[in-house]
Amino acid sequence: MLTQTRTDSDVSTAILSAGERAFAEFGYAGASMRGIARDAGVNQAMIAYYFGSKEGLLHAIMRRRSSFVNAQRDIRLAALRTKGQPTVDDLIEAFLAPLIELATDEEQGGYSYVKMLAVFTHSVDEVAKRVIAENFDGIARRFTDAFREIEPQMTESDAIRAYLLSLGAGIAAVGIAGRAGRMSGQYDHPDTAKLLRAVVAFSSAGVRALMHRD
Amino acid sequence: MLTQTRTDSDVSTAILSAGERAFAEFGYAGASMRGIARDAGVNQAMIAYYFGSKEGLLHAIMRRRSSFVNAQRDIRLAALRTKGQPTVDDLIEAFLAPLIELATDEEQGGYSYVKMLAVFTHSVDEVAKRVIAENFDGIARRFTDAFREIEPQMTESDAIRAYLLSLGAGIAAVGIAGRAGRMSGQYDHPDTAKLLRAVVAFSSAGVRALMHRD
DNA sequence: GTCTATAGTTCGATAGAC
DNA sequence: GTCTATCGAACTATAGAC
Repeated sequence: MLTQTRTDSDVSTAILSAGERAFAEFGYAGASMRGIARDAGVNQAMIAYYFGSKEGLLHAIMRRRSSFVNAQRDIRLAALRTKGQPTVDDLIEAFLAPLIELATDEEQGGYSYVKMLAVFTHSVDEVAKRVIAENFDGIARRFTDAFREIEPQMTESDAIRAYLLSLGAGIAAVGIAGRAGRMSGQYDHPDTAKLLRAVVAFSSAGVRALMHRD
Repeated sequence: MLTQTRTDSDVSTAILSAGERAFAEFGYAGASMRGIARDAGVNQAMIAYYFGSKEGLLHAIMRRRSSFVNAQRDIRLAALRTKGQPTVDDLIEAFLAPLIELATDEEQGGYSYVKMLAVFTHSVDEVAKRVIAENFDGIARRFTDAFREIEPQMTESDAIRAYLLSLGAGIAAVGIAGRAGRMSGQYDHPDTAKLLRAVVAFSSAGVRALMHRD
């Protein structure tokens, strides 16, 4: 059992973390196996040995994080349902909070993973789009269904639009620090948790506006 | 004068349009000069002859469209100011409507240009980020200033966040067709103008919620 | 202006020594 | 398990014929 225990100094874990950082900073196609290997302090052939290929590495990165994030979302969604009818704010917070918590956890590399998701979600790269769909279309569906349960007049298309617009604002928030800092030297960087609480308020109001229009 | 008149059949214009399509579909780094040349029906060396380099082509693409979009935004903003105090909805519509109109104009390639902007705005590519900043940070500043005029208690950082979250939702809307269609075969694709009217409602409500929080 | 051909890089993958 | 070395494929830029 001890040989199965992995710390951050293990080769494969170092590669996973370096891969997260590289994909977040350069995108899927833009990240290079050579650069990841250098960052992880190993040889490029080690990545092939542990993960087979660049895409194999990406799948391993996703396995390490997304099952945990999605499980937390489902737990929060189930908890809301036991307490009766959730509100729009409840649902959006249940969806975004696990991401907030992971993004705030900078030491463990969670921030890089969340940034990577933000980059991939709006990427044009086929591999990135496929990975996002494989890992998040299921949970997305469970939340769009929940929207429609509390607002039965919404069509499936309405719920998908509400979900994707909220997600778009959430992703903008994750990537916000960079552009905001470039736009103004005076920009006051809030911590991630505070910023994403603002997003929950922003998106909830937006979704309610879509529901009650016309 | 006649020799200056360009139609879509001109070589340089064909290259510009093919470049827009390629950058929108593959991103800046992912688009290839070979592919663009093939799509435009010319040789790869022609791109170098007319535009110097890949980055030169991108700058030419931006020159063709962004000055027009930003001029329309400034005209709308000035018109609002002559009529007294604009509302949040007014400002967001003034900013997004020129983009809506261009995106709706599929024949002239406006859709590809807007899609390209959406891709570049959340891109990690240094060239893409620089081009976005060069072309849009000025107009962004004029709109964040306008936010603060109607809501003086907002700090500059508040206004930047409101602007970037609204833009994030707007960009999500532009890219929405693809992911929504993949999420559900039942997705009912609204026309671009209708979709982006929904974004104005969504983002306006979101910004108002940020303004009146706590 | 238009074209072919290619120089010079960089990449992912992999063969094979140890 | 770890490493060096390299193959083959892509790319941008450009030289130079016509």
